[in-house]
Parts: sequence; C-alpha cells; structure tokens
Amino acid sequence: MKLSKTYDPKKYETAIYKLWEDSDSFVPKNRGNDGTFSIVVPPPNANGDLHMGHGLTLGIEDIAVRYHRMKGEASLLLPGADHAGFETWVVYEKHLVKQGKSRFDFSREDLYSQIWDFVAQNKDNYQSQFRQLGASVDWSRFTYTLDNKIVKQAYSSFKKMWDDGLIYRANKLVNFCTYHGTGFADIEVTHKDSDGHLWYIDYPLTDGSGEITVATTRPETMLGDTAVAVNPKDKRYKTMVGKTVKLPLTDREIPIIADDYVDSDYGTGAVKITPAHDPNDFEIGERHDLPKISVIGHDGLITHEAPEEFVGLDVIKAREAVVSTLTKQQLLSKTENINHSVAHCYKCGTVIQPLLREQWFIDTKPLAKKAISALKAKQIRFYPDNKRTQLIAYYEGLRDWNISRQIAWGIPIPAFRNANDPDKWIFDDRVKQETITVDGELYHRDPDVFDTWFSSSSWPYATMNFPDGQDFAKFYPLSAMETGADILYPWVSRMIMFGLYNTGRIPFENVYLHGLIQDEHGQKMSKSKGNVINPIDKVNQFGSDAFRMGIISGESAGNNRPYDESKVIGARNFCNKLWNIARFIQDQIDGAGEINSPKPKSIADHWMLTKLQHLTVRSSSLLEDYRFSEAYDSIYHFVWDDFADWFIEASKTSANIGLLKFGLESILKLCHPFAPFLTEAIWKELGWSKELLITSAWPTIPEADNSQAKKFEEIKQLITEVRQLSKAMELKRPNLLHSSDLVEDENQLITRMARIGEIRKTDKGRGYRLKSTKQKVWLDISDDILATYTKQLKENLKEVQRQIANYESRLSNKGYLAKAPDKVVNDTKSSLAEAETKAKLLSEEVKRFSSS
RNA sequence: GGGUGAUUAGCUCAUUUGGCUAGAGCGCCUCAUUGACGUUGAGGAGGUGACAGGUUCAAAUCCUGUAUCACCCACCA
Repeated sequence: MKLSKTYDPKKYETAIYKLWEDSDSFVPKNRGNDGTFSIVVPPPNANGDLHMGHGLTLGIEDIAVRYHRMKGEASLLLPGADHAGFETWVVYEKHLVKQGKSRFDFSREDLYSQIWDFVAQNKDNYQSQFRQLGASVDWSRFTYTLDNKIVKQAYSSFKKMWDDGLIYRANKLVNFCTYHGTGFADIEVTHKDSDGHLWYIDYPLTDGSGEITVATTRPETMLGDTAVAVNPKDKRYKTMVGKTVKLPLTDREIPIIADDYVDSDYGTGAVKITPAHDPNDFEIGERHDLPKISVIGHDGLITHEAPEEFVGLDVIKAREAVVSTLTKQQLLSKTENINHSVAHCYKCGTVIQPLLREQWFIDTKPLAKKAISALKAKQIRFYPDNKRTQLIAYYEGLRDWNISRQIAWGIPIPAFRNANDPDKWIFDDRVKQETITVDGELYHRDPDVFDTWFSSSSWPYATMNFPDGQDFAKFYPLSAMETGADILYPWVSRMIMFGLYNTGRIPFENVYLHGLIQDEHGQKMSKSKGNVINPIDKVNQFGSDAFRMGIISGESAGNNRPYDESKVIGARNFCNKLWNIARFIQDQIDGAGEINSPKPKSIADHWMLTKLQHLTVRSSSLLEDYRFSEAYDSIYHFVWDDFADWFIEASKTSANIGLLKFGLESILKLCHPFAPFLTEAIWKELGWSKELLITSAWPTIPEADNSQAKKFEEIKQLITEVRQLSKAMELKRPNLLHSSDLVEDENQLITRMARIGEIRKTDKGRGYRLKSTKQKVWLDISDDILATYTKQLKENLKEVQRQIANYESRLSNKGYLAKAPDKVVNDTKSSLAEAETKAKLLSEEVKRFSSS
C-alpha cells in the first residue's frame, strides 16, 4: 500500500492500540532471554482526568518497558487506579454541594456506595486516556486500590503492626480540619506565613502580689489554659514559680510552672499553656501532668468547657470576643503585629486546629530505622541521587503517623471497641458489620477509615499478590518506581518502610523521580489559576507519539520544567520525517524487484552502519541508565542528520536497496519505545514482517568496515566545505579539480550533493585548495572571485593560528605531558598537526592575494 | 530557622565519575522551489557557563563565599 504524504496519527492510533491489545502483546513474556523488568504505574486518582504529570509518568515508564520488552525480557507495566480517599471525598463533596446537598444528608454507608458509583463512571474515562497515550500496560493485571487483595493487605499490615506493638491508639493532638471534619497526618498540613497579632495578656496572681504577662497569637485558647510556664533560669519569674494565677474570663486557678522549653527572650518569657490545642503545650502538659481542657470542638466551635458567653462561637468570633472582654477588663497590655507561620488544610485552606482526639498511630521509628540503613547502603538507586539523601533526613525526623480519617470514603479500620470497656480494642476484619460479638461481649466498629497512603504503602507487592503470587515471585522487587518528586515523602518513603517491614526486602531497585510540569511561564498548574494544560488535548492536536517525545525531550530527573510546545511540534515534525523516510524507501523497493541481502558495498553503506552501530550501543546504555531524553536525542539526530540527510541523499546517486531496508527496520525498532504508534503503523503498512514491531527484537549491532566509513566521512566534509564556499562566494555550480582516486571514485556523489558543475582529474590544480581534506582538491575559481573571499581567509587563518598557539602551549606544559592521560595528549598532538597543515595552506593563499 | 535544587545562546533546557572548538529544540539571518518530506533542504549569526576566590597540567563540572530565584521541611508562644 502506498503511504500518504504526511503522517496522520488519528488514522492509526486507535487501531494500532487495539492490535497490541488483541495480540496480548502487553502481557509479560520472555523472548529468548530470561530477564524480567517490572514497573507498577502510580495509580491515578479515579476521580477525574489525567493531567500532565500522568502524561510524563506514562511516557517515561512506557519507553522503559517497551525497550526491555524488545530486549526479550518479561516486561510488566501494571496499571491501576486509586480510590484516593480524601481527595475523592473532597471532589464528591463539591459534587454534592452543586446538587444542593451535603454529606450530613446521608449515612456513611450511603455515601460510600454513592462514591463507589461516582468513581466507577470515571474509570472508563481515564482508561481510555491511558490507551490514547500508548501506555503498554497489562490490562489483565489492572488493580484498583479498593480491590480485595489491596484491602486484605492493608488489614494484614495493620494486624502485623498491631501484634508487633507498632500500632497504638492514643488520645493525642491531631491536625484537624474543621471544614472537612477529619484529622490529617503531619505531612498533609501546609504551613503558610500569615499576618497576625501577638497579644499581651495580664494574668493576675492569686495571692494578689502582682501579675504575669503572657504573649499569644491565639487568645481564644486561653479559655483552655491549664498553666503558665516560664524558663527555670529566668530570674524575673523565679519567685513566681509554684504560685498560681487566676485565669481571666474563667473562675479557674492555674499554676505557674518552670520548663526548659520556654524561650526567655521571646515575648515576655512567660507562656500560657493550653495542652488541648497546641502541640508544644501538649508535651509540656504531659511532662507536668496538667489537665487538658478542650475548649474548641471538632466543629470548630467553642465548647461548654468555656464560660457561657463564648460557647458556640467559632474561633474567629471567639477571638474577637475574648480580646474585647479583656480590653474592657484592662488586662490587655499590648498588641503587636507579627508575621508567623500558620497551619492550613492543604485542600481547603482552613486553619488547622490541633485538637485532642483518639486515633490510631503508627510508631514509625523502627520502620524508619530499617529504611535509613537500606538507603545508606544504597540498596535502592535514586534518580537523582540527592533525593536519597533528602529522604534519609526525612526519616530521621519522622514522627508518628496518624492513620485514622473521619470520612466515609476509604478502607474501614478493622478494629472494634468493647461496648463496656472503652479501652479494650480487638482486631477483626468483619468490617461490614457495625457490631460484633466475641466471647459473649459486644464490640463496636471504629467508624474511621484508613489514610489512603496506609494501603498504598503496600502497592508494589499487594499488586503482585503477595505473599504467594507467581507475580510476586517473578517481578518483586520491582525494577523501578517512577513517580513525581512531590510524592517522595507521602508515598515513596512509606512504600520503602512498608516493603522492608512486610516482605523483608526493598520494594524496588530504582526510584526515578520526575519534576513537576509547569505551565509555559514556569508557574505551577492549578485549576484555580486556570492554567492547566490537558495532555489529551495535546495528543489530539499533535498525535500521541509527538506528545510523548515532546514531553520527555529535555527532561532530566528531579527537575521541574515548563511545558514547551515547541518541543512537541519538533517531535511532530520528526514523526513526519520518519514517515517520509519510509515512503522514500518503499518507493525504492517497489521499483527494485528482488531485494538483495543487506551487505554494505559503498563507503556510504559502511559509514551508515558504523553510525548505526554507535547509536545502538549508545541508546541502549542510555535507556538502561534512565537517561530517556538523551536516548531520544541521539536517535533523533541519527535518523534526521545521518540517515536522511546523508545516507538517503547518497543513495540517490547509488542505492543499496537491501541496506536501505535494513536501516529503516533498525530505525523503526530504535524509535519504537519513543514513537510506538507511528513506528508500528509504518511497520504494518510496509508489511515486511508478520510479527508486530512491539514484540520484535531490539536491533543487533551490524558489522561494518571502519576504514571505508572514514572515507565517506572525508567526502562528507569535502562536500560540506564546497557548500560553504559556494555560499560565501555566491557560486553557482562551480567546477572541481582534483588529483585523488577517492574523489574520482565518488565524483557522482560529490557532484550531486555539493552541487558541482564538473569534476575533472588533473595533475596541476588551480583556484582554491580545499582545507577539510587531505586529498588534493581545488575549487576551480578565478582569482577575482577568490579575492572577494580574502577577508574571510584571513579570519580563518587567524582562528587556526590561535588554535595552534593553544595546542602548543598545552604541549609545552610539563605537568600536562606528565599527568594527562595518553589519549588526551595524543589527541592534542594530532589536532596540532592538522591545524598546522591547514595554516600552511591558508597562509599561502593569503600571501598570494596580499602580493597581487 | 533548617535543607535542597537552579542560575549555560533571544526563549526552554541538556551536557554520566574534571579532558577535543560547551550542545539541542524553537526563534533569528541568508539562500534553495518543487522526482520522500516546506511538518523540507543548504549555509550562517549568537555563549566572560550568575558573581568572586580557591584546588588542578586541565573547571560549566570539585571546594569556599556572595547574589538572585524556586521548592521542601520545621511545634517558637
């Protein structure tokens, strides 16, 4: 079939993907090689469209997997979807609001099943987006984070940790978002610098001997104060320690205590202590056995623990009321404006309230310890490596992890509380029941669900059917985990800890972290800014292959990068170039009849093969090293600069059909991981093979004669020089004189490619002697014309002389000769020799024109 | 407050353990008009590698310091 003039992605992509799927090409299978390669796709949230980050993730992972598949390894790219507990919950709540409803209108069970259906609708959506991106994922292994095996693994992790004493339930301060009504892990809280006030409040001593002034940014919490603390070394307050103050606005009497935590230089050096609403105060409270009075409830309103006049006010109103009452009572001595860091909900921006709540916590110390030693021993390779060091630092400061979430959407925590003994908890996975009876006693299920990250921490092996699955035996640890650098802490860190804990092994051998894709101006993409670029739009506009190559081009691990459409356009043009190379070769073959075997004959043939050799070796090693952009770059330039611009052009003088075909086959293979649709489409249209390109073998390295190749390189340089001279002197089809067998042999090639009028062999040259070759070749032009070029000649000579001086000074340096490697020194010597020859020729010409 | 990264051509970015004349894409200038491709071909211009020191025969690369930007972490009331 005749190929059309330009490549039309829309015409092929859907059908090609179906071809791969129908042929089970994505199912891992060894082909003449017993290696394995495995990546699990970071499961996208099942609540919307794929974004740019997914495009990059899938692009990178698919390139790696397709390469290893073609190498013959059993290669698995396992797809999945994330129920994304809290994230989806937020999306669904907005959805409810649009319908004029709220979460309070439904029971938890109702909500759960509604969201289940909501998510199910979206799953099809992004599965088709995976297909559009060309991701060669094994759909038969598709895993959803609420699949039975994942839930079961979450329970067994929980149970094991429970049994090992790593899970504990405690009434501790949690980061609570009063808007969403749930607690968070520390990592889910963002700190923002905000303008606020520092209020100075006088607390009168009970014995009437004076007062102590405390400074606070949150005066409303004074209603829950249970002490005032000062530094034990602070002389100002030495006599007050042990006394009590009468807490204003309340009728309570609270002690003045001494604690090292207090910084004497900040504020007044005296701190009000509210153990129920401040993490530091909580710790001081623990040390001094202070009562914890919760004056702010989970609804964000003042509780009945506070005086009647404040009850039911929200935090802001309560603050105003407290300040105004204190002012009236003349207890407010000073107010300062300050800028300080305030914790906010990462999703809605509500100020986080540290509130007391009974939650499940994981003691992360022992888990982090193992992870640290694995990372220090470099058992996992990181791209870029500095993320490894960063992660170690993170583990070292890691605090216990609150895994309870007060939302309906998630995996229920398999723990039940004794109805008669609130401190007695048992593990049981009958979570569908609200109550169970064990040994004749009634137990109530914990209404909370797990933090999503708790279950996804086991993703690398839960997806592989740990502990007995064949996949686990074959593919674990994963070859690589490729994901965004932004989830190094929330996800990667925990997968490593959990993997080591549950399986005793690292979960993956390599971690490749890509940076954020920003908008064209380097701004973070976000819905609120309205600068989100949809990858699928770009796929539709430029084709999937162009998008993939454009987005990985210039990509380097760990670095953020703006979306650059010019790169996608460049890649689109490259697709078209490939397409037209195929068209040309197809035309050649159509007119050729019998196709000979791919034996190199001409010097161009040998040259092309040595370039191909070099490329195959280089691109393979770059791909093994996760240097995708550089691999793409080297293939791109071989195809365009070497194969199309030189080999194909040369073949117009004398074609070696067998080698053209071989070259194209090799190119299609090398390009396949990057441009899977296009290359498979060409492969199919050409109909040279019954097998699919996706499962064909990665090219082997061809044999070629290097000395023949060098001859072509010389001719190539000669041609380039003639082109340069023609351009500079505005010559039209100049003639060439030479006394060289090589030039004689290649005179047709030179005539065509250098746009020469006539080539003639002669004993005596005239005109301009070419400098790029050792062969004696002259551009046959008059001195008149050449004189117009004198200025350029002088500049060239100067440049060459500068180089010579440079080389000479290097070679006269004793240290250089003694310490630099021989190869480097020899290179310098031959460069010097070359430059000297060139200088001689140039100076002769310059002299000729200076004297005339 | 602590940490990490960045700073290279007009723009966006590469450059594996220090070693040829620091590269690419896009943009720019000049030319080519059609027999694979104008989503093309040929030629070209353009860089004190942020700045200041240091180590080395040799530094964009290693070290120290400075500046600017970005991100991450952090319980100073």
